[in-house]
Amino acid sequence: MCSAINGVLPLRLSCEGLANPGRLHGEVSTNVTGFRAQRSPQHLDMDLAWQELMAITELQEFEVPNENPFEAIPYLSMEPMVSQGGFGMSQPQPESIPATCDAHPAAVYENAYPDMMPPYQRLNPHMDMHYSLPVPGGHGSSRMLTSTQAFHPPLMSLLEHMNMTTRSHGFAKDGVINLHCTGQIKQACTDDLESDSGLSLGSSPPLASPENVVHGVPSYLPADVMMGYAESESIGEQCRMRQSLLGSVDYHQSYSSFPGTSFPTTANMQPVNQQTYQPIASVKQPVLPTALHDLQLNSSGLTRLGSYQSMYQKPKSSSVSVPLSRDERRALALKIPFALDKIVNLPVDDFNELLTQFTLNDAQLALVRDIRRRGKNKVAAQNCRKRKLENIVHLENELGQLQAQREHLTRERLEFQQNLAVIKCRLSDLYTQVFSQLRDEEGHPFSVDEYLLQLTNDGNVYLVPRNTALEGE
DNA sequence: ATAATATGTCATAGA
DNA sequence: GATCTATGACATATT
Repeated sequence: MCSAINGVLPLRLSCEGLANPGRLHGEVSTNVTGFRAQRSPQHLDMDLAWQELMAITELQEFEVPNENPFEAIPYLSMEPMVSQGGFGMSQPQPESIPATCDAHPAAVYENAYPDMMPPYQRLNPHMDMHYSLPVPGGHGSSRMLTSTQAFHPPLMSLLEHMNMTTRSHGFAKDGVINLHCTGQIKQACTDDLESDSGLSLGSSPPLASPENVVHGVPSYLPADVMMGYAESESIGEQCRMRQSLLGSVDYHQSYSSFPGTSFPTTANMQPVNQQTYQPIASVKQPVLPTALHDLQLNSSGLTRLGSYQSMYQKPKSSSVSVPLSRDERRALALKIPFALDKIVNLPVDDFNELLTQFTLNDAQLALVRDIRRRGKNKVAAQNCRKRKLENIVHLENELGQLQAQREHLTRERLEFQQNLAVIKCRLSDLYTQVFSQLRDEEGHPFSVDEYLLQLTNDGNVYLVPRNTALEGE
């Protein structure tokens, strides 16, 4: 490399242009030491050309490399381009420098693009606005994400609307179906259909399994209880009924076989706080579900269905009857003395307090806890699915933005490559002019193919014979 | 009849 | 340890 210095031509290029970033077209005062001092029209052209050349060198980020004054390290960033384009100034190139601009710029400089981005920003200040766009992994990306989060409120309302729509639709459909079944037949059909193959209930005690209530009659429960919702009564009558049931030998013996279980009495079945827990006897006769209504009409002596059902009745805006859910029917069957929404929604302390208000048997207690668990999990599942949808929508939105950004960057890259190709063509022309002038005015048979530009520590550029430079490498 | 979708439920993990 | 919440997986209902 040092031998290259010895063989350096008397062409010394002062890189003043480097101190004037962005001044590509004109006012850069550039000296070409070793050239003529006079300014012929040709020289003026040459000056202009050199100004452009200096801008090119600035574009390529000529920097003082290290203590080795002629190392080509500053050019390394151009290496991909050099290797393909043949515009090398520091690396030995077997190809000759093209004198014309016939090469397709985009294809030639494709690989050089990433390294060229920062100089391009300075070269064309107008491009700053383009490249200030959020870059993946950069700060701009987070800013973009933040902007997309503004999407959420309308999405939430949309999803709420979707949930309400589908829900009400499903209930209406059930109501229509119920019209075709009557009484216990319908209920038996429904419960058979709901025989809960999906219910492992392995975590629940056997007593808790409501299917035991409907399908298999546990020995500890009275027969009338097992008839379930078919004979729901008010609390008072229920207790009176149960007082009478206490005389039932079968029930009492079987029920007393469960230690710690006390059958509800009139006293302990009454809610302590009737305002809080809504005295059931005071509830008006509700609009019964069709099956229950048929049952009420068809079952002689079983005409008081309203009280329990009223607790489990879903609020509805129209006269369309809403069928009871499975848990509601189970609760009705086991005469759970409070509303399901309380079971599900009360805080745990209030829920436990509510349980203390009543003396529930094991089956009732297990059912109540299952209802609470399932109810909470149902809400959790709904929330989970809603969040999933929101995430999907959010990601789709983000994807759209990223695709738009990518298209924008692609356009910018193409534009940059075109500009760069023009500049490199001008540089090539400039080389040709320089060597042509050297031949004409100094009689030196220089050929553009025979020399390389090399940069010194002080920012000067030297033309070094290619073979000498090769020796120095 | 069948696929797609919605919903409920269970099991499980983590807070 | 009990409770709650989130979530995957599965079953069933609905479209």
